[in-house]
Amino acid sequence: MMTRTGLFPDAERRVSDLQLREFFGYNMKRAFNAVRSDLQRTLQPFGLRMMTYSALSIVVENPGLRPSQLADSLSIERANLAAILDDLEQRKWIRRRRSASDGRVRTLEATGEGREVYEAARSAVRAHDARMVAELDPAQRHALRAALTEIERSAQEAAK
Amino acid sequence: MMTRTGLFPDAERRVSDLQLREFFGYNMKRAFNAVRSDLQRTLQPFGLRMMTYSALSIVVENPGLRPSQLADSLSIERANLAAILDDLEQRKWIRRRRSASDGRVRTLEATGEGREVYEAARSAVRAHDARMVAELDPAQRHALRAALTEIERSAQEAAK
DNA sequence: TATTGTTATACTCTATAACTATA
DNA sequence: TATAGTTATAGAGTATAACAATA
Repeated sequence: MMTRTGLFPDAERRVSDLQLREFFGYNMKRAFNAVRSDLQRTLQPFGLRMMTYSALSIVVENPGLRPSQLADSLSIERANLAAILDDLEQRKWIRRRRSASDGRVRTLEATGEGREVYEAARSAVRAHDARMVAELDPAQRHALRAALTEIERSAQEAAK
Repeated sequence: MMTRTGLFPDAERRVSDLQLREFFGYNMKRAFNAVRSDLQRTLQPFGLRMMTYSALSIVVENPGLRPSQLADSLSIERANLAAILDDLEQRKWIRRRRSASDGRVRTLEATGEGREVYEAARSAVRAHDARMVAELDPAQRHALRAALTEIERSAQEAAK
């Protein structure tokens, strides 16, 4: 039996999250979680995750770059990149080679199949992206992009 | 020795992430990660994390609500809320009580100490938030908030 | 049977320290 | 000794299935 008197302390009620909604971080977290979930569904059929897709994108666009450069570009730790590259290499979408001039260095390049998978996934990600911003007009999209870039800069500045 | 000829395939170079930067999801991820990192540093002295802070906020604001309502409000799974409530209860910042009218139901309320910790943390989070949006004018902040809300709605719509 | 809260488990992303092989 | 890449480990958030108690 469902009690719906509205008089008892644990009856159904509207839950207020006004204080949380004041904060941009909380609104960003909610929006990002929803977007991330849709992106995961989008990439899963390709065998890609958010970070393997991101890494593959930059390797395709910058053949010959080094893991340390890739980690910098993605703003992740070198240590966390290793597993991402393992994943991509096991699927034969990228290759790691030793540098001839410095034995410590590796160079990264996408395989033909890697480029094909990336292009297919990229189309799907474009469609995903269009879904996410479907309700925003061009000016709003531009303003959003600028605001996100500015916030990232402010947050990184605060970290120093 | 550092080779800096710029002529070898693995020499230093500018890394292009133009294709990734096209996508809002990637820009959101980068901005959110930077914000999350600052928020973690902000909350750590209080013994709070992003999700325990969020849960505590809503319990303080809605005394007597039930875990299922709280999970709905936070857009997380009931299963994941249990550990969050365990954390808050062990620190004696909230209490879980059994409902008199329905033995399955629990009701949640903050303790006096819980409200004090929340108010102190809330001030720190306000300062964190101000740092994050420091470079945005009021119109940009308003537009950002509206865009994030709209994106969350679009993403949840796409999940159906 | 259905619902509430919970346990258990796995996956993704992140952060840090320490190791290896080269330089 | 310093650097590039890696391994190991832990923390935080999320998703799913299954369970006990209660309705």
